[in-house]
Amino acid sequence: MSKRITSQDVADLAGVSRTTVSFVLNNEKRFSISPETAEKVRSAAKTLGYYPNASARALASNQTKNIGLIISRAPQYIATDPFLPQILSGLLDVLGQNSQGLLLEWVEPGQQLESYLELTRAHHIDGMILMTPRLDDPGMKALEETDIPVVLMGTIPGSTLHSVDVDNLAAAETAVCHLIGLGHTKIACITNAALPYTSANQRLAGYKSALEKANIAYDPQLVREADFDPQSGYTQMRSLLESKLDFSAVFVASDNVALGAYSAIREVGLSIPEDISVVGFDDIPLASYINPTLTSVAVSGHEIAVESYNLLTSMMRGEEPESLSVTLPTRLIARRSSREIGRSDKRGSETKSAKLVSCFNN
Amino acid sequence: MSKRITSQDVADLAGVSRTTVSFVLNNEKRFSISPETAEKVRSAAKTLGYYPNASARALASNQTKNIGLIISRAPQYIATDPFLPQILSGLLDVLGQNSQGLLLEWVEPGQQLESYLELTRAHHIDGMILMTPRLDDPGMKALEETDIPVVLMGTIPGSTLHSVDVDNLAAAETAVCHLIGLGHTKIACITNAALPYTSANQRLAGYKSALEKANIAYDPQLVREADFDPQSGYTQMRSLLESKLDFSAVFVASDNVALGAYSAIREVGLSIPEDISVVGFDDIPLASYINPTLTSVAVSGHEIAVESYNLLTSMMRGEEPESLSVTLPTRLIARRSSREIGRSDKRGSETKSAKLVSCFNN
DNA sequence: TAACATTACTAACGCGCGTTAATCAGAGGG
DNA sequence: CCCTCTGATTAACGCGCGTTAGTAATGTTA
Repeated sequence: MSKRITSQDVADLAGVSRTTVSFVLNNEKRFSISPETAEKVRSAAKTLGYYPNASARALASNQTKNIGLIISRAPQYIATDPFLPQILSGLLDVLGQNSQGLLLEWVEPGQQLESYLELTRAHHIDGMILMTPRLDDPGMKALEETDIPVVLMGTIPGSTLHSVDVDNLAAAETAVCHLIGLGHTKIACITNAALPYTSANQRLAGYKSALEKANIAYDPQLVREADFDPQSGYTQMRSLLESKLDFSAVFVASDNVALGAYSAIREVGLSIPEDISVVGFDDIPLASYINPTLTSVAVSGHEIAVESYNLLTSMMRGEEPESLSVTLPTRLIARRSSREIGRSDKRGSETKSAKLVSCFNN
Repeated sequence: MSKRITSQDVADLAGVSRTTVSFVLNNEKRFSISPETAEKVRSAAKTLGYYPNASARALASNQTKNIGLIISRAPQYIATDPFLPQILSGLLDVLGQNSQGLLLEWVEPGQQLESYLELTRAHHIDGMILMTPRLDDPGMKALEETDIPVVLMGTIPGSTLHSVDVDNLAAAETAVCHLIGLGHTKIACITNAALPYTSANQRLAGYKSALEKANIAYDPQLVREADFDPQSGYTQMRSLLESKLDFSAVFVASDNVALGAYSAIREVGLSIPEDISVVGFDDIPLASYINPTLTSVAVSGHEIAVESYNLLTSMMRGEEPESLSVTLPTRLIARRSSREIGRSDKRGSETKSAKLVSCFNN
């Protein structure tokens, strides 16, 4: 077990004090250091292979240089999430540029009460980003009252926490309007998650709103709640299909869930989009690779990650960000899984935009 | 800015010393504490909302309670990785049970030389797990010479580092044998990544080995290197198709890449498995949801994660694990994307196993 | 009653580093 | 020759906690 190399060792080798070492290695401009001494220190550090100890540094400076990404979801629901890597990729990208780290955590929905506070105090992070927040999360209010920098990836209506999100309601509305524009009037809906998750809630609201604007009656029987993964999408789609209810299209509020729906639809011998049009949400990379390619609402995970990071860092610097919440744009990407009702030729649906406009003007 | 609550505050409120507080909250059995005092301390901690500071604790105890997951890949290649969530899920699962944290990092291939050392010393981790190691990684040897607990998720032949992996070679061989068993003799191959990545290398070796055992000549022209994502799979498959080379099946060493291949095959008007049989690798959740369902080599990300964790923790406890490396089993899951050559009926390929045996006995 | 365990607790040091206040050498001005 | 001022460096404290060696009080035995 080789002895650990401390800044004292570097100081000894360079023939200076530990303070000087610290100043040099941290580029401390407030104190002047002669170029020669600086060089001596740097070369000593290099020959010794010195790396400052993160814990000691964090303790002394009260900064860990880490941020936490907290997922309020059990690990089993994380395993199949194709959107998560995009978020991680975006965060790792910006964090890497600033030599910061990313600490991943999850909290069990239902016992978040104390978790968050413990997380910041007891873990090695300067601030945190909360993924997939839930409306019924009691820890959320506790968080509002602390001075810990927090950014929500998502929205909690009425919360004073800063947040980054897409306009789930409007996006879902656009997606369903797209279907309506294609002539569909019997449209089912499978949510992306349980309704306490705000994104699920809002996307469902968007679905309802689109129906309302088109004067289509809302039928609760046509709505199912999925649970993040394809399996749940399969189950809920089967349930819809077996209900013998009449519908020609389905809005699935998550591409990952939509995959399961695809599979269920195929299994009963129906085809997409001839028998059922499908519109997803998230535009995960696979959306353009599955068959038929999936019409979906594009959400940029990278952008969400970067905006969250920016908001968080400005808070960590002590600034009060100008905007409480950032809303990012979405874009409906029409592909082959949705087409005009009744059509049987092979072409896609190019009349989309015109119809969409009419929907908005209704 | 409310003052931070320290163990001294708890001690004061409880009317005991800070040492006692530490003993109580850490369940220190070596020293006896009366139940009454313990209770006093605990309630004081609760009323104050005390959470021990992680950095201070880490500094004093020389344990951060975090492990690092290091990915040697640029963020852009992380974004579409459907296997990563499985690993994360598994790790978060076991880590959560032991109230440990997961620090995510990535290092740019090409400049890993110093990165690893810096990571452990300078970051807040007790040990690390390295994902997707590369043969040409100069940092690997540096790691071997340190006493930092490291576990490789993957294999570096000849390395003294502990590792967890599946037998990529044998698994790939099985996959290709499966195709050979179905009568295919012209079999193309698209790797999962560039060949310096050991998994890519070994899977390609398995492909070659299977051909050799079946006395099929190896044709380098039928091999393409992909790059983790569907896009690269698409590109390479297009390249194969446009080469006008003759082949009836393709072994794609990653399901994610295979998705791109699917798309390319469809695009030129061919169908799977009628014209081309496809076998993937990883058995990501989506494999059973795409059309046609994808024959693939099942690899349990959860199991890999758990085994890596176990190996790592035993090393962190100072034990020398009995086994240098753990090899986990894989299982070929035959689905609809592969079938006997020339068949045109709708049934799947039930004769697989018999053929497989003959392949192994050749 | 003295000698000795045993139990219950605490004083004090050190982990490695950031940072403030202080020191020191030398330059320049009177 | 003394004094001030600037530039270069350091002594020393504190971050919050784990932990060892030690003290004080209470039984326990001869």
